[in-house]
Amino acid sequence: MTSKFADSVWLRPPRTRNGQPTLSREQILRAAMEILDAEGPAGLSMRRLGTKLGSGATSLYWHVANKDELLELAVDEVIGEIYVPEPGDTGWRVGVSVWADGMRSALLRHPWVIGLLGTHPTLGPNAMRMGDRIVQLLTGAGFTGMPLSHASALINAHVIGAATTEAAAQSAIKRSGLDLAGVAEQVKPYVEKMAAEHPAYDEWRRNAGVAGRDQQQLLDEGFAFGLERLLDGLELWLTKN
Amino acid sequence: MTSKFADSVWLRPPRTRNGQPTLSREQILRAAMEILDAEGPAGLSMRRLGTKLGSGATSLYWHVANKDELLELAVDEVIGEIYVPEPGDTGWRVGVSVWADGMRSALLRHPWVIGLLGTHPTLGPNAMRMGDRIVQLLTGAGFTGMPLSHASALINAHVIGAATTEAAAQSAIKRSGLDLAGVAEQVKPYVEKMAAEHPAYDEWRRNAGVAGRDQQQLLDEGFAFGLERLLDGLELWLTKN
DNA sequence: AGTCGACTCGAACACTGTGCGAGTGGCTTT
DNA sequence: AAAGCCACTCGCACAGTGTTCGAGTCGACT
Repeated sequence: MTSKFADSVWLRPPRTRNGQPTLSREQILRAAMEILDAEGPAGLSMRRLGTKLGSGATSLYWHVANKDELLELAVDEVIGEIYVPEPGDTGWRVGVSVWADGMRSALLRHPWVIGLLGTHPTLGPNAMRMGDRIVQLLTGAGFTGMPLSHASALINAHVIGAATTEAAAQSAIKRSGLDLAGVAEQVKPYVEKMAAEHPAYDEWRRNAGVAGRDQQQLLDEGFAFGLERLLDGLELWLTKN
Repeated sequence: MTSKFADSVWLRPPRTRNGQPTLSREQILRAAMEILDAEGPAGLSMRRLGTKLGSGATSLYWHVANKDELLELAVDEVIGEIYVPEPGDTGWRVGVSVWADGMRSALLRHPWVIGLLGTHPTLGPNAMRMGDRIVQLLTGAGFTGMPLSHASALINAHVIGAATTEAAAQSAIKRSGLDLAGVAEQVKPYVEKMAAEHPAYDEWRRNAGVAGRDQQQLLDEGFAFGLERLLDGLELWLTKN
């Protein structure tokens, strides 16, 4: 309780200096991310991580204060995978789209990040670097001051929100061990019962013809559609102000 | 592993029938949500929940299969707090705004939900009811088929994404035990170091004048700004198709 | 009176994050 | 060469976790 930010990871240099001490922050992070990617946060325990690195579990606490802190570092690592184009290379809409697409796929490559985003603000160096790039991009587009910040938050929110929904579906499929068609079949009686009680939803469901289509493609289309509307909205605002 | 959806909570009636058996699903849920609201998911353990209800910890397993399942139920409960206006009461933009605002505040009232949204798809009765209402609202606005679905996903994503960021800030403040100004002071040396390395970000920071302002109001404005852009984008699409 | 089924619960298992203090080995200083 | 220090590793122990199992209770029906 009442932890000073002065103790935060980002202010403390990684502990290592001379001859390779068989364990380093980077190494720990890499191993942790492998486990997280493969089995989600439930699969990551300090003891397991230790044995995976061929060392005692408690040795890790020399390099990292906490499990929480380890996760914070891992989140920033994922953010480091996101590419934000420089302004001027293309129009700003393309630049933002590249950023958004890249961020979406980074989050879906490492879905465990999504559940962590709401627990700590992301302040690591990679996050800051990304923020800097975004300011450049949006400044180039003509934004300044608070609207710039709001625009950036808007795009961020879209990516995070979309990835959240997609990750949920992804994880349900993974957990069930079936493919998507199999899950759909399992869920069928339930959604039909629900559809019977909710006529508007039922009506839409019958018309939309969502059944036969490739689900991944549907998700991709939905994300792109949303991003396009959002960029339209921002562009409209730019021309009016 | 490979759990059939047929076993899902939503297909199993709550276990209780005759004389009040001192424990019921509703009661358990209420108590669990109180703990979650007060201390987050880390504070919720089956044993604690049991003693809070004046019963043994393992008694809970008669009414609920899992801790996971309990959380799934709790999430749907929160979704039940979200009000979606009927179409026709007002213009669709207002209707959507009321829904979005209500959903945002529900998520921030129960921030632990946010971290769970990415782990299971939300299929509870309240979620379905909300989905039905949204279809009505957007049908009234002129959407059909896949675009309707995409529009709904877009708004959803915006709310979830924005709430994620806000919850992160909120939790950092709560954990530190300081008020926002205090946290800002703690972080100051760090962001200044970062600003020094990231000129574009630094430039923006100096111009935007974010320092003095009420942070909560800033977040509210940002959310409203984003929602407005997003509705503009959707409206534009409607007029063009 | 007897049986059944709904419901409760204590003991136990395997596992978690983490504090503590002891240990190790190489570099620097005397 | 001896002494000391310091980066680093790690085993033990503690308090707690989710969950299974089998035994137990108590009211309602036959």
